[in-house]
Amino acid sequence: MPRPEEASTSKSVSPLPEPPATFKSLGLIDPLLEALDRVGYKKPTDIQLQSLPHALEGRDIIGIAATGSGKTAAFALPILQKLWEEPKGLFACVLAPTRELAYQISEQFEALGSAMGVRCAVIIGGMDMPTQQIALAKRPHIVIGTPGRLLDHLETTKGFSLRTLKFLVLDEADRLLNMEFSEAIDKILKLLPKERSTYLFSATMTTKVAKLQRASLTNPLKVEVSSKYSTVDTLLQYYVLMPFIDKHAYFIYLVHTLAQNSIIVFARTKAEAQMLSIILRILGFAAVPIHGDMSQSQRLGALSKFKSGSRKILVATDVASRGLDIPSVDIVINYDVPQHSKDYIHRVGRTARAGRSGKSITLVSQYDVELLLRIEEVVGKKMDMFETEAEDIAALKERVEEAARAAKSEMKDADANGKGKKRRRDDGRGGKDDRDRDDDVVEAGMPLVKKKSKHRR
DNA sequence: AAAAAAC
Repeated sequence: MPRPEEASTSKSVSPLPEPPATFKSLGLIDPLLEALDRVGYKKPTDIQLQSLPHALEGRDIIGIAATGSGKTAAFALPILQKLWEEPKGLFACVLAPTRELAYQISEQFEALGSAMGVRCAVIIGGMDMPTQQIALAKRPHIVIGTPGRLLDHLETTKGFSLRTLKFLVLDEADRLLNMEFSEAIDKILKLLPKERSTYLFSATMTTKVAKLQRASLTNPLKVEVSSKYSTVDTLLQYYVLMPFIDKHAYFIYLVHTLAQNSIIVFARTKAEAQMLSIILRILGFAAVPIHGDMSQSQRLGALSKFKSGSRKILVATDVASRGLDIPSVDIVINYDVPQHSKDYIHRVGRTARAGRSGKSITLVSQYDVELLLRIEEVVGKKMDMFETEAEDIAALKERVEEAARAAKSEMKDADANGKGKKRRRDDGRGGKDDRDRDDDVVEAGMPLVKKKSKHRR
């Protein structure tokens, strides 16, 4: 594979000021300009500005830009433009590492392609297989999906192939090119025409040529508008140093103090996300979990409750760390310090998107200090200490511990129950849509934590 | 490293 050529984008070679570019001056066609107007996109972001001209020329592109900087439109716009010029067959395939992200990308394509009648099919696991087969039979222009289920269709759904494909996009490409996905990705790639354009996009792209090679790019152009591991300037990043055994109390203190905000909490494991969500519910906070042990309908339900604001707190595993665009998110709390700096960057990138402000707060115990320092080094920014009130935390401790015990036994019960009964079918192959089964999503109930009379800060 | 991803 040829080495990616670098586009001139870093600050050291900043071009002289030119008249501000518009979507129109980039040569986009009217139906797209119309849609951009309707969606409210005023002017191109850096990544769109830098990659669009080359994409329209037909180059393969490796796009690297910070979280929330408009990467989806950067690849959707050239694809839609080319589709308009030469509409034939299944035109483009976009792969994403999570189901929710695939769904969100399709919404973007539909919004931007609304004036040209574009048809999209979302092909993800956990959803009804026959329904997807019908969607594919309707000859969509663009298929957006997760690798496993897409491959399943390629192998089993009659009449479905990607032989006419003109574009392949790997969104969150560094993730998709990791080992976990390699088998499915390799198989899919073998079924694609060699003659096509390929786009790889992420905020944290590995430059390992060996990895990129798998995507079989042709003379790709690397468009890098932010350094590989940067966070945006509108994001204020804090840490809280606390003893490990008081983690729950500090966590609840933070949530309580910030209760007016829309918050995403990230936990390391599925069980922990579930547990925190239950603790929050017991203490009266409107929280909802999202992780891979939930059914797809529960996951979608959780997301929509959080998006609509009916739940102010989303407790997630890294299933929600990449790509999801929820404009209302004010604060990201890392209940755990991510082991990998990349994960940190994606997690905190759920807030402060598209120029908006946002905060992140990372809980740091005596065991996590090294990890935090490494993240600061990679991100190139020192975090500030988030002020806490020891007195307030001490006052919470007993109630929080009691809630944690109750949550633990609740989870044990649920586990025993689950083992006794027949395991839920959630492969979408049963023929029945599971959208209405919403039973064990954690619901918030009780009133808020007892208000303390004096409340400094 | 765990989570995610097809089942």
